[in-house]
Amino acid sequence: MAVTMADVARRAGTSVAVVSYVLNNGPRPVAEATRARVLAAAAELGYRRNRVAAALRSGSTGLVGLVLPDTVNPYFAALGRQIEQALADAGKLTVIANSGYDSARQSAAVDGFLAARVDGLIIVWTGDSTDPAAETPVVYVHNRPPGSTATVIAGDNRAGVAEAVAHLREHGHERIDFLAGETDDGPVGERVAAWRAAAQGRLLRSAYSRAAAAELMRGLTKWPAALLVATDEQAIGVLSAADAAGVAVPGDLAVVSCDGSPDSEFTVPPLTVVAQPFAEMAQQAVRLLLAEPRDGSPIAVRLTVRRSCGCPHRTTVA
Amino acid sequence: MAVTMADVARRAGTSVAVVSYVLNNGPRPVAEATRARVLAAAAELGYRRNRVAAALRSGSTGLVGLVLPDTVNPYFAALGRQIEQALADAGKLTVIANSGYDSARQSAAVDGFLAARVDGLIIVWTGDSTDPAAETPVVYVHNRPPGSTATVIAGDNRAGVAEAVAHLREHGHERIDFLAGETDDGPVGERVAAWRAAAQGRLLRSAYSRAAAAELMRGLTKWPAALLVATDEQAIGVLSAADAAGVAVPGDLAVVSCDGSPDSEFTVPPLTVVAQPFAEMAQQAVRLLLAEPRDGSPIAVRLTVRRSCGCPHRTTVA
DNA sequence: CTGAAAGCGCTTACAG
DNA sequence: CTGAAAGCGCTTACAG
Repeated sequence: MAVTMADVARRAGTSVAVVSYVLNNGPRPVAEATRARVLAAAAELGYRRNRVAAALRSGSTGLVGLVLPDTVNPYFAALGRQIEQALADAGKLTVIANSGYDSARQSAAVDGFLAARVDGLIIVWTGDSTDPAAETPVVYVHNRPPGSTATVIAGDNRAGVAEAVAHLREHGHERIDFLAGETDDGPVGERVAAWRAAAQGRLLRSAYSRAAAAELMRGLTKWPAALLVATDEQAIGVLSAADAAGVAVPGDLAVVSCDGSPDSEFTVPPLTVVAQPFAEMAQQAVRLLLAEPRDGSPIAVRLTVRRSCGCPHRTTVA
Repeated sequence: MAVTMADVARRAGTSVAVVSYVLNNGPRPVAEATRARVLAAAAELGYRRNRVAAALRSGSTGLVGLVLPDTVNPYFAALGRQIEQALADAGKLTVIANSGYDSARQSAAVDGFLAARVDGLIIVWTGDSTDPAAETPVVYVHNRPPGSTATVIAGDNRAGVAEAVAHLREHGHERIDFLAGETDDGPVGERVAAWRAAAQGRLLRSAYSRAAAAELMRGLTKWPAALLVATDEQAIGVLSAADAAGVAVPGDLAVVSCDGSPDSEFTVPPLTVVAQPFAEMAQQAVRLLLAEPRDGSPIAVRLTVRRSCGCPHRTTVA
């Protein structure tokens, strides 16, 4: 049996109430001598607070549920790590689940989290199903359920895509194709719209996987000279397919991608990207979830110029 | 206030004990008519079991803690997703933490998990600190604490590396350098030893990041003609540095890596790898943790031949 | 400043 | 087959 507060109280010659006051720094004051005895007793016994019991009584588990479509996708991997970090800084533990872009799995994950009585949910929503009307605070990142009017933590994609289009233009490209996802939901939809508004070119579609993007490119009868890709995951597939087909990047094909995950810096060639500010997105999501004051301004995205667009040297443009 | 078993019992005209028996399918039998009333009442009220209360009483939270050095590293990302999946299949929720290769952060994560009373821990151990002697089942994957004799779930690295060396030999390489981590702990140490036993060449070292590996290569006065790399994360950095330096892979530099993460299939050029069986590792780890019968045989690793070694076409060798 | 006690929502002997 | 009740280990009014 694990050591309980009762054990600590007995050893310190006081009550469990006082032990709780000491260990929680409140809500009642404790005499210094008593405090010292309690701390000593707790240390001697190797006491560790049972958060399950504390949660049942206090109503807060210290757990936050995080639902991501696919933690292997470098965009979600980067986002997930930042969120886990921000949550840990706030004293919360992160319970994670992959939805695999599947509504049923997503809903099973949310159910499990609610049964576990998480203090909140951070979700990159997937699919057509609507808001779960959870009895728990929810913050959506990147994408929210259709019809929802909740705040979505996401970068300013319109500005970023417009900048990317302008940059490819400077390289002399008149026509710029766009590789989107299979539907126009959420931020990728915004990216598509921003591209449509600024450029001429084909709209290509593939699932959000490198394999699917590579296969799509492989099947093209005519490759574009310039391509804007919705996600790094797909862009990595494009680079792979180009290499296999003997299409030189950026010589024959200029590529700009829209995530700016850590992976994008080390592709061959390095990807020019519209970089999402992962750390800031994570912090804003966590602040919003914990109802702390939060900067309400849209999150700026920035073009990071590397080699895949045709620029000779790596430089960063603010 | 959320709906409780007492609410369901009231509505069904029975006791909370019976509600519990119905919802848990035991441990006592319940008449069919009563069962139907309870189920109907639960559905009507939208009852959702409070797992916190159940955990306090039953002693099992349904939570498993997973500590990984870095979830952005493709090897750990792939492993983590498989483990989360295997745990979900077993009805467990995964609480995740990144140690960032830091002992203090690792130990803070373990403490947090123990306070949350997780049912078990799955850890890719990092650092020199020794076993935490936890009051919870622990399974180590990939690496265990120094001095520990616990089972480690890991692929058969010796055989895999020997095979990789043999393959590079067939490509005519006499000297084969090895890019290891900064120390020779765990599986990477095994990989180093297996390489030492089979090949002549320099031992290179970098931290487990693509940036560190790229920087190391950049600083080399003489590049190797053949390089075995301990991890995909580093191999991706090597490919990046080679591209930047105008070193052709596989023409000037043949590369074989040792993880076989999903990422390795889409690098430029595609990496020939000693592939770790992620799904199998995850399943064995979960089985071992939950004390289910488990195949005790070592986990086979296999050479997956792609382009970075010098082979003309992609083929898979069993 | 300190302590006895209620109660969070379950599970599970125990009694009927 | 069913129900009243104890108890998991905390937190927190309440009383002293």
